[in-house]
Amino acid sequence: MAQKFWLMKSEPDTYSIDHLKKDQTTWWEGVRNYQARNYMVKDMQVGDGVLFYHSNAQPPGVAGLAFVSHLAVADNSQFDKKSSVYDPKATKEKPNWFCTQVQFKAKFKNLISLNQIKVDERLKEMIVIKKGSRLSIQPVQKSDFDLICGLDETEKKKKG
DNA sequence: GCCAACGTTGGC
DNA sequence: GCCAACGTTGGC
Repeated sequence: MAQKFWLMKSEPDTYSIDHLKKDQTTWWEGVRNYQARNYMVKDMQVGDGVLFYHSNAQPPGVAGLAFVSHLAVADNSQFDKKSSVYDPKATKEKPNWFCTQVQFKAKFKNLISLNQIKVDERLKEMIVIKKGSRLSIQPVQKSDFDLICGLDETEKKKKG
């Protein structure tokens, strides 16, 4: 199956690209949105590219790169009564929520800010800039993924 | 902290 | 099945 590309949001106060760099891999637990869940369960494949996005950040934007390192499994946080994302309706036999594993690839030298994406005419199709878009896991076109990777390279060159 | 946009819940 | 009420997301 062809490699796909994703944007995955995380609040850096909770889990930033630096956390992922330290951990190297993490289970993407806590997603409680059906559309986002379905992308993980049905569409994500090992090796898919991930733009690691910092939401609720100053500024918000793409902080680095990761890739899918394991297919979706049951999200254990749904069974944890002490968790803020506990789901009383879920059972071990019939889990409601799933998560893929994500592995660190790179931290951008300079964060590609949401505003930078907004003003770039070439990136106008990206879901993340659509008004009211709250989807925490979104598909990304390969061309957009490559372009954003390239923007980081450009920054590196400018600095010499 | 504000609030617009969105998703979910539940009464009817 | 409709839709008002509510809770959450996330930029600003």
